[in-house]
Amino acid sequence: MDFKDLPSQYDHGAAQQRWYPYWESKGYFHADPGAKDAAGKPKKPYTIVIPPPNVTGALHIGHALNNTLQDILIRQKRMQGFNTLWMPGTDHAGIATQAVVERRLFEEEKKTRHDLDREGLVDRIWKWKEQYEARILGQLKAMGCSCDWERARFTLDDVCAKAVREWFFRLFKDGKIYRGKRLVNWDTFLQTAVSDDEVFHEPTKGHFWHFKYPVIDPKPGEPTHVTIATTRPETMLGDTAVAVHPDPAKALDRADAELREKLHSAPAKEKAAIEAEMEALMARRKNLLPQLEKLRDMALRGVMLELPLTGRKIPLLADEWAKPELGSGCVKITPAHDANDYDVYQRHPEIGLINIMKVEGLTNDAVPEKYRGLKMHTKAREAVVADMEAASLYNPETDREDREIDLAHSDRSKTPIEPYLADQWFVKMDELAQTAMDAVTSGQVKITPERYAKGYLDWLGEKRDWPIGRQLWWGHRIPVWSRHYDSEQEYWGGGLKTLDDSFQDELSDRLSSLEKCHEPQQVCLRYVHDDDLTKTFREESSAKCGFTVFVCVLREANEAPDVYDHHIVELLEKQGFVQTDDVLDTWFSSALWPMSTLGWPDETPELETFYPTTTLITSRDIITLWVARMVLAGLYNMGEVPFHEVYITPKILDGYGETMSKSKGNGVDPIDVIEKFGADALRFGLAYLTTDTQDVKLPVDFECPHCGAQFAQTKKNRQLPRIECEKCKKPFSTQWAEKPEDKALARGAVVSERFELGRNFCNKLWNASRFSLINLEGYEPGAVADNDLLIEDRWLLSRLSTVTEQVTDSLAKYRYADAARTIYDFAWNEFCSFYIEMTKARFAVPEQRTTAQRVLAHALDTLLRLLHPMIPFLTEEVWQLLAQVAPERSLSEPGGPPPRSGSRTPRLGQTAESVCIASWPVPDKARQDATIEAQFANFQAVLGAVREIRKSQNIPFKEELLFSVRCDTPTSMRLEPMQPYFSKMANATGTAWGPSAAAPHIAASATLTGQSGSIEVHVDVSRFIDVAAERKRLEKQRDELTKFIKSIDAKLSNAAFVDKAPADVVQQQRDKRAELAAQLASVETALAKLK
RNA sequence: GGGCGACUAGCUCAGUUGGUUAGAGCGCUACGUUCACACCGUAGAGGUCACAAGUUCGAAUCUUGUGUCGCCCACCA
Repeated sequence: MDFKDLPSQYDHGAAQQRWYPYWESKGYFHADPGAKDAAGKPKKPYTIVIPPPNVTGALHIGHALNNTLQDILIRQKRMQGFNTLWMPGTDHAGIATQAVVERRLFEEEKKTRHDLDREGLVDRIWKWKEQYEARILGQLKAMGCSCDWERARFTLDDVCAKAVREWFFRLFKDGKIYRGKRLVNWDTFLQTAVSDDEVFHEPTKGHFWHFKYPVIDPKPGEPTHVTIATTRPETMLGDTAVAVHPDPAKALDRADAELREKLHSAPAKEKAAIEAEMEALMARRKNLLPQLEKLRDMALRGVMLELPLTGRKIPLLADEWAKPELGSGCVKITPAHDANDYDVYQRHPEIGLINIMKVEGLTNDAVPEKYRGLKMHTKAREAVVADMEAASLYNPETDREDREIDLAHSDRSKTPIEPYLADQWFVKMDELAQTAMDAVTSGQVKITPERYAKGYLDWLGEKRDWPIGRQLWWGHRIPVWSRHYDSEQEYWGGGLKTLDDSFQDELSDRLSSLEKCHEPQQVCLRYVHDDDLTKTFREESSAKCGFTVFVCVLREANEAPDVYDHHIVELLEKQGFVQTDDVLDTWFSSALWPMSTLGWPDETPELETFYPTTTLITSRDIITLWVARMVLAGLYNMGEVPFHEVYITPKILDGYGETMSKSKGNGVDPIDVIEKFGADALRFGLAYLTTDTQDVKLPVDFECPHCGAQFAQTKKNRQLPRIECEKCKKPFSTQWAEKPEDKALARGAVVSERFELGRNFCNKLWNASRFSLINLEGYEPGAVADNDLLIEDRWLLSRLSTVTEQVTDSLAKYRYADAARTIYDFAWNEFCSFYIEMTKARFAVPEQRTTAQRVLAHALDTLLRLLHPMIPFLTEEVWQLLAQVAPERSLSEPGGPPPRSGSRTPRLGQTAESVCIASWPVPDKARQDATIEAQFANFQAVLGAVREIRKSQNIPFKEELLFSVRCDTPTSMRLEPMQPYFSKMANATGTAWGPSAAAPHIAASATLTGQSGSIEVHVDVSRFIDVAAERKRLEKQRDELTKFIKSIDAKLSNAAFVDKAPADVVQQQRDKRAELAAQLASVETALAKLK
């Protein structure tokens, strides 16, 4: 093709459409476990598993960042010859996805999940999943991600399900899984427990109510009432005690001591507040202490209180949870609805506990009839408060304070959380957590940036048991069937007398033999005495003395159905066993991701080759939830960590420094950016801002679909369904558009001008490539003799080698921004601004043309390979065009000896069919040459001086300038041959070079520092002289130089500096001073001449 | 309350073990369409590196304190 016809703007859309399908069709992304290198040896594996995006919704810019960084490494490693696997997939995200679908179901059809039943709802969610998974995969492909799509997994598919079963079974068998009653965060809308991580706190206006509870039969002089305070009055219906501190005096002492301690180390401005607090404490000691001690004594005596509205008697209890320094010093205890109270209850089980709430958040039958069936925090609350007032135990005038309450909300349904006592499945974390901690402290798993290791270790160090059950329908159902037996006899029909240690084995044997169910290793039984299971439920269960049998089933059907043609489950169900309704926490399946995707528990070649994976790239907010759990799951199941390195990506914030989120409306869809700027620009822009600092603000703009104007997204406009363009005033729709009239409007994209950097860079590269292609016409491959290389060639090759080294090194350290900046600066400021500019002159000289072409082709080739991981599409586009004109490009002879000793420049004939699989550049150390670089710097400096003088004298470019250069002979011998470049790049002609070069009569001059003495540049300005302007320029220079010299003199005259600083630093200063002095002298001379 | 991080040019950010007069992109000013590129080129203006004290011959860089902001964790009768 004629390269002159290439457009002068890079068409990113066309390149994307052209090359992604090509790569896929060639199978470049597919990893074969048995892949061999050219020498027939197995290739070294390099594996990344994608953090599986939730199928909740589309990907946002944070995902784009995360996946770009992964793809950069993957593409680089692929080029480096590794057997590279990027394992893709998606996460079913149990609660999040179900919540989204349920909410939509309710909004659109006014139905709840109970109107559909389990199967119906799950069916709906699968449909949702299909839709969003397709969208997500499309987004990843649009970004250019080179995942091995043939292996894509979903955390709820059969392969993952098998792994989940296996792990659960192993844990169960190992005694690491148990069920118990716990207070959970209850989402009354979704009717499930949610984990602490799925709860957010929101400041809400609320009240602090003070209630009086009557004391039963107080002795004379004793209080007749105790006062308690609460923010949740309705829970009083479930009170089973009121607590007072067992030693209030001591507790006050301690509080006082703590305050003193704090006062001591507190900053001045806080001292006053602390002192006030201490005073309040003193007052309290005086006014309240005697009373509290009396109450304490009463508690010890066993005094009972009357719980108003219920008629129940509840004990006054001595427990340390009651803080004498707070409130009235007494606290109501509602064990079934408050975590701290539950702890109190566990210390004093005799007080019992009363659950007063149904799963849907309404009061249940445990409360007096008049309060039943009321919504806890609204109707029930009103009723309780009203009746307390009626009973004169509460006075709204004096006993109610306004207060901001940090109210817990479910992140999924956005409704308030009710603490609720429920059966819950747990994994014991003590040992598991320890293994995951050891993996990081021993360095088996390295976290980058290092500071994130602290959070990981702190979190695991708490070794809190992991609640794994969710009362949902979307997820892996817990594979446990259970049945309760009231007595041993009931189960054994009187055949077995005792439950001893061998119970489990016998039970297992019995079940298998009785029911002809072999493969007992697929079934695990455990029994739990009522006593253990319901220790916390004494009131309800004290009469019982039976036990519950839990059966964990590894596989539901026998694997050889022709022999054992029946289901274990059927057998169990025949026996009256029922499967647990709960599904597993999503993280339970995500924890297995590096294994399950490779086929575990089967011993697949993939698992053999690619496990452990190499690097994990993820965001910091799931270091604990996901990373830690993958480590412990990997160690538990495989005996090996799942990955050796973890890189934590930066977090992208909006222009206000706020987290981006769908609900705020400040999110960015990567597709918008790709459409406007191109995938390459998106990727390069993201890599460019991935620094160690980790937080990055991305101001967000709307783009008007009508006129293309961009204007800032603000806190005000980001929530609107329609926006009026600031420029053309036409309205457009946003992600919030719901009404038909809004939706009908053209949608405005949300982008950020920060991707202009990447787009401009791509365009620059495109045009540099275009120039190269055009000028490579007639290219002939072949070796270049060192003698034919000009200074600029050697300079470029030296720089290219250094840059290759730096980029490789930066990527190895996850210093993406360094890599991006290095190559940006090189490509733009060195390759384009100098090398290409200089070759222009050489193409006009026939005897220089061939060498220039060969070096140019080689340099472009190397640059494309270095850039490919960051900007895959553009580099492929150019790579393919380059192959048309220069199919073989290198500086060495095919099969011949390397052109320089030690040189590792690839030989001719090795050009790959795609840059995807081209070899990653290796720095050619023999080309690195500091002398050449310094010489080249002289040229750049002289050029700069001429340009500066031209500008300061306002001489238009089209006016040719004459100049002379006075310098030593070696320098002049190097500079003089550069004459064509001065002409081309500055429209200036050197008239004299060397030690005796005379300055023109009327000249503007500059003195530069060369390697061997100074270089004086004198530009003939006789035709243009603007004396005033020149004086101004020189005076400015004189002032700067004087200032500089003064600052150096100050250092050198400081004896301490001369004595203590390293000799080379001192010498450097002396040399510098000498240079500056010479420059100053010549400026003074020039100034004197102008007078 | 505990932990982590940030504060550098109008904006967004680099600045790796302390050592030239602190850099880039965008924006701004002036000039320029010379045939790779106006998504461009050339030149320029613009910074008491949040503040204070300390260590050091020397501090954007190390220490301590202060201020502002952000994130994570815990807790809030």
